[in-house]
Amino acid sequence: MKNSDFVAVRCEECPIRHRAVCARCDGDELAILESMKTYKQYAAGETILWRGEPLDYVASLVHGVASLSKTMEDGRTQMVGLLLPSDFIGRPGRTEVEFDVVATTELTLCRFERKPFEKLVVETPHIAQRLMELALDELDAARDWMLLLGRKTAREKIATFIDMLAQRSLASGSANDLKLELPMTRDQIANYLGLTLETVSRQFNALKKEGVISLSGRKEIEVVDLLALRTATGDDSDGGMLS
Amino acid sequence: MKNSDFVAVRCEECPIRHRAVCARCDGDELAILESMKTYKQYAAGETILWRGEPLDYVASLVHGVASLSKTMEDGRTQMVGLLLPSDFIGRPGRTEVEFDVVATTELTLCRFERKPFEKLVVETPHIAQRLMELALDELDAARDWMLLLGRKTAREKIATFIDMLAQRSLASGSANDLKLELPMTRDQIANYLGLTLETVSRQFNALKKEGVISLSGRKEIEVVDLLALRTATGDDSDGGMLS
DNA sequence: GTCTTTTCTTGATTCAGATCAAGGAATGCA
DNA sequence: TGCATTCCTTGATCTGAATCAAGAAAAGAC
Repeated sequence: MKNSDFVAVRCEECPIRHRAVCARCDGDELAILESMKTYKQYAAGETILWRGEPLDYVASLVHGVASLSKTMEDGRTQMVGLLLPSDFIGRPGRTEVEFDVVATTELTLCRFERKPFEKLVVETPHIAQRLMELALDELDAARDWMLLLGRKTAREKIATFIDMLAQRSLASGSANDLKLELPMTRDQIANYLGLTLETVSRQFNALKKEGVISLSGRKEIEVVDLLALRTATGDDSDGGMLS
Repeated sequence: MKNSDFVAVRCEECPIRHRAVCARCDGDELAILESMKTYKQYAAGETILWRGEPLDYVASLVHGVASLSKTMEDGRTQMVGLLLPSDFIGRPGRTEVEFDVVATTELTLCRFERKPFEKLVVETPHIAQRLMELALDELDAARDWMLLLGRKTAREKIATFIDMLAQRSLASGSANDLKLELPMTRDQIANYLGLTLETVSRQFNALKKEGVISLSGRKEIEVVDLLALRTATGDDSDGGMLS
């Protein structure tokens, strides 16, 4: 499904119903959320929130990909998170964000006004618990990324990135095969991995030359040898164990 | 106060009473925690928890410093967090940790058995809310660290590290001056910053040579020129604004 | 369909920080 | 008080990835 095809759906039929902030909600709770929500679309490249901007809405990402990034005064930037469908933007008690939130692809948000939502959180433990889980998952992901940024080689970083996409593709079940679409440009991948775009390009092509992956077009990638890919990530020696 | 001097105290007199997981608790809630808690001491270098080990206790760090670290199969390690007094170990719904938790200095934990504590969390919104805040603070810190690991130079990393210690020293109020005690060896600092110990040593001595800091003994450091230090961190151009 | 822009690739060169190597200075222990 | 260990410094060299520099190949615009 292309994002532009997306139209508002009832919560029961929502693709992220069972993973988003509403995952634990029962029918009554869902009805309240249903009455509060509005959908909003963003084009690829559009900035959703600027760092320090006051947060009028919180939102779930319905589909598409967004990135969180920090920028230094001299222009160096580092992505500090990647938001995938079901991820949440906005935190209880926080009135602004610490980073820019940018639409990496075309995307759709399911938005709630912040103040009424926060009131709802206090009254609805199912939502508060789910928010906590989502925050802890992000914390785990951030820590894995710290290991990658601090200690992995360029090759390991690229392999880890591709493996992460492959994992998610397998998990979402939709994907039958190991053909993936890169949701970002080389430049954005470089910002995510703490590399330069040239190094990203070279490492992609090195893995291709070795027959680990194949590339066709700019954004199509196929994992040819998952075992070799896992080995190249530098992670656990059970690299061969397909999850 | 040296850690070894620490003796059990009543919660009302606890040094972390207003910042730890119990920060929002009222008298009755505090009484329950009081009845559940036990103190435990660890020596510097002792491992508190191994990665993957089941979590029988959760705990607040009363004083001392602990580190969270991840290790790759070939021995490369990266610290993914530093625990300071009032920080919390253990998360609702998590039965094990994803990293090793090691005592960096001698330290004291205020521990609670995990299961009864989790029951208490569900019944006590004051605790649940505070846990959420602590998790979000950690997430912010992790993201700042990602920028540091991915994009900062060795010099900027060292300056940021020293500045962080200085901030905390000023915040805790106790410290009158900008004399700090490094809580870690060069090797541990290197693991924290994604560097090698040689580079850490060189950068410390470079900043010393320039008159930004002064070093005496292994662990004593004094910030001589805070403005220059802030500039060297590479962060916001308002580096001079002493917060 | 042609022109323009953006994105990607590839090569040459440089450089920051890693690695290798050797001492020196604290610290702790007997 | 001496010995051993751990921790730190400093120098020499190496190297992985950054930077500099062209072009080529898509994608989009008109």
